[in-house]
Amino acid sequence: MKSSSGDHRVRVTKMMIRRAFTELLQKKPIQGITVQELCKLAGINRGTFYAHYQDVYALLEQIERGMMDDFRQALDQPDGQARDARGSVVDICARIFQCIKDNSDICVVMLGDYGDKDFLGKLLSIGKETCLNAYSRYFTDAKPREIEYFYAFVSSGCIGLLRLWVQEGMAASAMEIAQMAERIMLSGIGFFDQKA
Amino acid sequence: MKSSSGDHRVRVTKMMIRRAFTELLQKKPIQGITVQELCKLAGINRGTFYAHYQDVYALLEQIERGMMDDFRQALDQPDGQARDARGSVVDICARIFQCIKDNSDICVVMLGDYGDKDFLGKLLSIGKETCLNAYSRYFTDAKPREIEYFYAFVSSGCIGLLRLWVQEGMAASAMEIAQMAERIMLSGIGFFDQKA
DNA sequence: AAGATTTTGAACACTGTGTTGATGAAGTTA
DNA sequence: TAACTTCATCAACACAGTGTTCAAAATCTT
Repeated sequence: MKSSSGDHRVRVTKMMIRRAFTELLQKKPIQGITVQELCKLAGINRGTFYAHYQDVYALLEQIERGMMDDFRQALDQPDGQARDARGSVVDICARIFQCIKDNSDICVVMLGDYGDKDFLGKLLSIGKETCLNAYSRYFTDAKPREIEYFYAFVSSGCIGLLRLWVQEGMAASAMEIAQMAERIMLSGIGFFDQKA
Repeated sequence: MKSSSGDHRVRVTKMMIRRAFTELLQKKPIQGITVQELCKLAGINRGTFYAHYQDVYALLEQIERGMMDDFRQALDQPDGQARDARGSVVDICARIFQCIKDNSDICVVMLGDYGDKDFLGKLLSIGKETCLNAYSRYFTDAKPREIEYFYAFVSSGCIGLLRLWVQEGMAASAMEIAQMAERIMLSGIGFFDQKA
């Protein structure tokens, strides 16, 4: 077998690094994290770190890439029924939000004070094509440029919603948040008129 | 007069630093910018830099703080007429967007590949109280929690819109973008139904 | 012109980087 | 089990950048 994934030692080492990294990332921004302290906290040799990563930024990138793969997998599941664009958009949102809750450990760090605030943006951009297709399928006479702007607004808006959600400890269920996002996306400020 | 603002030398020095800094920030992330190269490009002594800033991060923070003050000033102007919440929200948006266009040099860098993506978020949070007041004045029976979530969505959505706007070279006018934001905020996906 | 303030240039100790080579430990294959 | 391969460790190294200091030169203020 190849050396990449089969060796127990490598996996253990990477786990230690990852655990120490996320721990440090809760206390300080990545620019303040040195390879030295990371390795000391992880209990591994500094040279070992350099055998796997170029620097702490490459480490972060690799972690992010891993979660993105999970996302793609979640999105690739064929939507159950999705009768129209609205249904499929909400479907996609709920799936994404659930995925975030499943990976809450990383997401909390990323959305925290010292995380990569643009990380969720990268994630949601994965769903961009899927959503744009859904929109253009439904709004056949909308200009592509307007759809782009709408998606820019809405995807970014979801990130803001998610950030607040995480700040509140993810108390609400993923479905609740997805429905809140749905109502805002569908009705805008009319959101408030829907309450009885 | 105090030494802070009256001395020509200080202002020139800070201008050189700022110019060099934004120039570097177009090519690489802030973590990759050293005080050395910054000073070399600015044509000043390294010691002089440390006389004014602790490090490059403090420099960035100071630049951001300066623009935030401009923002506060722009927001403090009493709204012309603002008949209702909708009018005042749009009014606020247009004012903010104009401010961004006025400071486009910095904003382009901030929204670019290596800028502080959260910068605009900090800016818009300044308008938070103003907007929340406008909302709650209009939607007297809405729950505070829902208003918070709505604002989280909408403010973040505006950032996404602005980012796309900047990416396209700010070709459209600030008013155009503000109106686009308005329509999305008011009607959500119904945005597309408004076209004739 | 006199005095205060700022910039400069050089030096300094110091922290962290990224790499190397030898050694032992752990995994893999025959 | 034995032979082989891969990986982690440790110490050492040159190097880049940091943050500070000081005397001297330049510039501003009055």
